[in-house]
Amino acid sequence: MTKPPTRIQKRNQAAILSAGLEIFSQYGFRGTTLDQIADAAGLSKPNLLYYFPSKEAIHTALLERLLENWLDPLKALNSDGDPVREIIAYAHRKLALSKGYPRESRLFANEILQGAPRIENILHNDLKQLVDEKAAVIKGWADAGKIAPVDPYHLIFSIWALTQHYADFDVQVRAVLPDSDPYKGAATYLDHVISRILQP
Amino acid sequence: MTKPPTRIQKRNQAAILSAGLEIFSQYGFRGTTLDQIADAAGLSKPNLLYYFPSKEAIHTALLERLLENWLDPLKALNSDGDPVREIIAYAHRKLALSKGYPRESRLFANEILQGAPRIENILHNDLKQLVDEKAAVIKGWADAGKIAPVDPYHLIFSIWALTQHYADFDVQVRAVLPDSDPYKGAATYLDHVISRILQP
DNA sequence: CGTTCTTTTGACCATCTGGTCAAACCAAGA
DNA sequence: TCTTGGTTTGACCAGATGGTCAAAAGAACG
Repeated sequence: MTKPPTRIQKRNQAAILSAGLEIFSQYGFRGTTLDQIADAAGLSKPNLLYYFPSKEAIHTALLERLLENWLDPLKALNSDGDPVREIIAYAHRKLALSKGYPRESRLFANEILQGAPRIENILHNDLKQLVDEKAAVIKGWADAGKIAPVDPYHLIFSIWALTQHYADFDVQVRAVLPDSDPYKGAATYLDHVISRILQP
Repeated sequence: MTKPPTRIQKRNQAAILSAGLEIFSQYGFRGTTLDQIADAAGLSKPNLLYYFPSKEAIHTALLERLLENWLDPLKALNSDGDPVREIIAYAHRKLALSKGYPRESRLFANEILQGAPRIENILHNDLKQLVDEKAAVIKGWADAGKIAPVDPYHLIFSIWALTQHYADFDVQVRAVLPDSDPYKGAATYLDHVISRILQP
């Protein structure tokens, strides 16, 4: 019998999650303080704790929301489609995620860097199962000669690395790149890389 | 007139830096406590502060030590060498760095994720200058038709991403990979990827 | 307007954290 | 052995931090 959230609850919970994402993704869990989040959300600290019972709860909520969509791009890889097209499309979905949700990407990166204490089981279960499944599909394509005979696991890692790099190492990319929008050149380059990798 | 460090100073400073690297690389600057470092180094907290004046000082020392070698692999890229060989060799040097110094890689990743507050100027000066120089070399090779016409900046980013991923996302890689040593397959795959990217 | 339920806040607390300091301890050379 | 200078520590401190609570202030609705 949970009551539907009020207008104010919706607004404030959204503000807290948005603020939490901003801060957690930059400073990590331990590096973030409730005061920082409260400030960014425009609330007092006790008011913030009226909506979420603890710092941990905010972080958990953010991770859960992130993981809901994090695996979608890979899930959508279709074993019946054209191999090269499918994998390129996957890489582009991942790049779009980095571009559209860089803070989520950094939140995830922070979690992994710290040893993934809160999502280790998800990595070992959901993620591993999904990757195993799709790796098998890719291996099938390779065995059939439809793509180059590459290790499917490392292929997937390389797509993760190539795309998430632009979100996670944003500061470095922008420090080095003369161009103002890294993602423009990134998409073109990604096309080149993946199609070259896969050419039988 | 600085005195040479005593035997005990050498031992303890090394222990502190090693412990600091271990903890900082996992929890980031703010997520790390002096007690954690002191514990890991086998010293009391005041004793630790006898050797380094502050938490900041330990972190700075580690970053400086790291940066001393961080750019070497790229510096060694020789404009007179064989283009494809040179770039592949560079990628392998980077991969070796990830394998041999994963904690340093994660320390760097943490710093970048947090917006690089302590090394922003180095990124904008030393790093940018070096990358600009080597990107020009690579562009020359591309223009001469010796390698495929790729954007040299994104090529360099992709080498960083592909190699550092194995150190920074180690937990995730090991959660997914059936194999026990990710670096074995990684080297082979890296060879494949870079040579395919560069084929004119 | 009055009642009820939600929302907000100021004051407060225990614990953690970076850092200090004087005093004790110890290594090593004269 | 004594002295000197480097080393270690227990006790301590101020400020930060996660979290609590009772009471005040606002919505919502008849």
